[in-house]
Order: sequence, then C-alpha cells, then structure tokens
Amino acid sequence: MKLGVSPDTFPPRGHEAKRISIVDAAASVFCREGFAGANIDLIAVEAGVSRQTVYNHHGDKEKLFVAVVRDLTERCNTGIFATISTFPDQPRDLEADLIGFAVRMNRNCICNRDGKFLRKLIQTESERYPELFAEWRERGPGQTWPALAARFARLAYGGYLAIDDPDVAARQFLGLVNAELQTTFMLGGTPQDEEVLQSATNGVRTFLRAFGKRKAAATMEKQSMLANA
Amino acid sequence: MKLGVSPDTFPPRGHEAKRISIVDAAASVFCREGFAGANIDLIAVEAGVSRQTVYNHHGDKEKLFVAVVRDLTERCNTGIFATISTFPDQPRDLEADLIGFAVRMNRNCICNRDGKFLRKLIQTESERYPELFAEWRERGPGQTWPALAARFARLAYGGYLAIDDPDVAARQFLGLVNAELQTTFMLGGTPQDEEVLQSATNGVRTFLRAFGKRKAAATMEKQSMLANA
DNA sequence: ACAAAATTAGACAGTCTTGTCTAATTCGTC
DNA sequence: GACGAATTAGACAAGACTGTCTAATTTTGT
Repeated sequence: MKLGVSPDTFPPRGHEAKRISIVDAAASVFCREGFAGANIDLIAVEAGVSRQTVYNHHGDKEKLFVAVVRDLTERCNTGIFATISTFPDQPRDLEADLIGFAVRMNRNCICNRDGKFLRKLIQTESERYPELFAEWRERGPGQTWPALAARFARLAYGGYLAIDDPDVAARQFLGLVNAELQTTFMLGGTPQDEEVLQSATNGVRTFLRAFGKRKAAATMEKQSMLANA
Repeated sequence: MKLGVSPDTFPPRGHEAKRISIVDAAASVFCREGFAGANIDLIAVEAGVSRQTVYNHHGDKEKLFVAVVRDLTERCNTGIFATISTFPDQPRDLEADLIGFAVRMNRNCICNRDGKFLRKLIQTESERYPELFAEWRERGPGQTWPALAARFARLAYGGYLAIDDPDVAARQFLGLVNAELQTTFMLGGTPQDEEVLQSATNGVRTFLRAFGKRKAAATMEKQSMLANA
C-alpha cells in the first residue's frame, strides 16, 4: 500500500527522516485524493508520525503541498539529468542506443514514483497554484528540454542525424517514443516494460526514418574501425 | 468566468435545459476543484438553479459526476468522429491537408471546452472510478483510434504514404502533431492558434519525412546513390 | 545521566459540506 | 384561469476536517 520510505510500524527516526517521510506520504495522499480531499490525519498516519508533527514541520496544508511539489521537482530533475547524461553521443548502433535511452527515460523519469506523482499534481492543481507551477516550468522543462536538445544537436553535428531544429527534434523524439503510452498515462497507469519497449522501438524507428542518415556514417565508421583492427 | 450555456442571470428554462445546465456547471466545477473540492452549492449557483434541483435531477454527488463524464465522453466522441470524417482521403496537397486536419483535431476535439474538461477529469479521478473510465476507454479511444487508423490505411492503400502499421502510424501522427504542446496541456492551458499551427506543421513535416512516399523514395534513392558512390 | 528539544495523544472550537425536509412559489399545460 | 408538477429558499442534522492547545512522553546532544 505505502510506497517507499516508511512503514507505519517503524516510525522514522530523526528529524530529517520524519520530514522526508511526511513529504513522501503527503505526495501519495495528495495524488490519490487531490488537494481538497487530502486528509492531514491520513498523511500523518501514512508517514508514521503524529498530526502535530506534520504541522510543526510544515505549518499548514498549503505549505505542505508546496514543499511536496518543490521536492518532487528537484528529485525528478536530478533523475532526468542523470538519464540525459547517458544519451548516446557516439552511438555504436544508433537505433538500439536510442531505444535504450528512450526506455531509460521512461522507466527512470516518467514511470517511476516521483515522475507519476509530480505529473499528476501538475495536471490536477496547476490552476490553483499558477506561480508554483510556473516555477516548476522554469526549473523543470525549461532546463531539461534544452539539455536534451543539445544532445541531439551533437548527434547531428557528429553526422549521425539530419536535424534542422534540435529543439523540435527533441520534443518530437519524446512524442514519438511515448506515442503508444498516452492512454495509459492519462489513466494514471504504469505501462508494462514490454509496452514501453514496444512504443520506444516503434518511435525510434519512425524517428530515424525521418531524421536518420541511412546509417551511412555509422556503417562507414564501423567498417573503418574494423579495417583498423 | 462561466463558459457556455447558462449565465446565472438568465435561469435556464425547461426541464432538459436545466439538466444540461447542471451538467455543464458541474463539469466546470469538478475540473477546477476536483471531486472532493467540488461544492454542490457552487454548482447550483453556477448552473442558475437551486441546490434541491441538482439533487432532484441527479440524486447525489457521485451520480452527478458519472453523468458529467458520460455526457462529456459522448460529446467528445461526436466531435472526434465529425473531425475524422474531414480526413483528407484524396489529398490535393498532402502536407497542407494533413496540417489542416491536425489543426482541426486540436481545435475541435482537444483544446475545446469539452475536450479539456474530459481530459482533466480522466487524469484527476480515473483512479477513483476505474469502471467508469474503463468504459470511457472502450467508448472513446477504443472507437476513435481504429477509425483514425483506417483513414491512414486508406491513404497508404491509395499510394500516398508508406505505412507498415496504420495503428502505430495514427498514434505517432497525433504524438508528433502535439509534440510541442505537451507542457501547455499538462498545465491545463490552451495553446494559441499560432502554436497549434506551428506544432502541427513541424509534426506533419516529420511524419511525411518518415512515411511520405514520393519525397521519401527520392531522398532514399539519392542517399543510396551517395552511399554507393 | 541530564536538560533541552522534539514528539505524541487527545481534546477542542470553528467551519464547511452533504443530503433531507418543508412550505411557499413558479411553470407548463390544458 | 386552474391544476399538477417542478422548482425554490431556507432550515436542519450528521459528519468531517483544519488548525490550535495542553500535558505527558520520548528522543537527542552533551
């Protein structure tokens, strides 16, 4: 039932541990019930602390909500940048490497607990906290899209892809790679590994049909490497 | 503030008019506040009826919610099928026609009032009403995706596109065409006409680079000639 | 082991909401 | 115009939740 840090039977020890446990439980409850439906008592129980401790740490429900979104944004950003750092700059097998990257992106950033929660909170409550989610937009997509676009630009510069606008290409890449998961995402579900792989494979193939250079560069490089060996 | 049918100052006349007015107001309030936060009094005021009338028509909050989702699903489906019927089966200018279709799809089905509301309700409350949204999945995407895929299949059969799997192509088409609107959608916003057109244009161009026949064939021929040289 | 700080359980007032009920009023239709 | 059905305003009980307070207990640092 409870995900992550704190089973109720083992109350978290230490000030910081409690803070994290509260934020985690709050994320879960806010997601399930929405801001209005979220019950502080339930959050407290789920975090394994008393209600008063929740108030001691975070003031009131609204401040707690803000803390949750900030925390999730930060953690998701970390994950996304970590994943972007695994982007195949010098691909051995472009198709396979891009599929692998797409799958990692999905599993580690979009389908994991933090990603699901943050996405749902954004969708659900963005109109109630415009400033908060404007902040998210800057620190989240505002940082990650350019980072990803830069990697595609490098791939194009290296002769692996024929791309006009790396920003557009980056967005289209993710759009393609997630094309078959949209309904599942809408319903808040988590796709099976198999579906993720399938969608990524189809997406990358289409992406390469549009932007690939017919493997000429890669093939020739591989051949020259073989020749050198 | 209020969209659509009933300004409070002109109470809706007639039984059916009231029912519609209530469902419309409820859709709006459920979206803004979430199920738990939605206030029946507010729905009544916004619908221009008394609270008791809401209960007379729909029983209780939960039944009202179900009625809202069913109504929105129905109306959205109608709109989507109407738009699909404008799909360019015998395109004059394939790129322009597909862009036009994509823009219509966005404006009439995704960005309009019903589309926005239904999407938000699905995202927000699907976990609370699994059966209801399973029903939506069947009657909505379950009907519309095959219909769209069939049009792409016809286009391929007519020699305009080189498509392996029309279902995949249909999903990738929408994924591409909306690729640049994702963040706006997440935040519940409505993109400007200009952004919709931009995203559709970029998306269709990429789609045709991947699946277009004449150009693709020509390009591939040129590339293979270069590779052979 | 001791003192300060943090945490706990529980009570509490105040507020809000849902769904029902009633009596008065308005609407649609003949 | 008159009758029955629909609608309205308002009161109401029952329940839920937030945020505060207190007194007792536990944890932490020294």
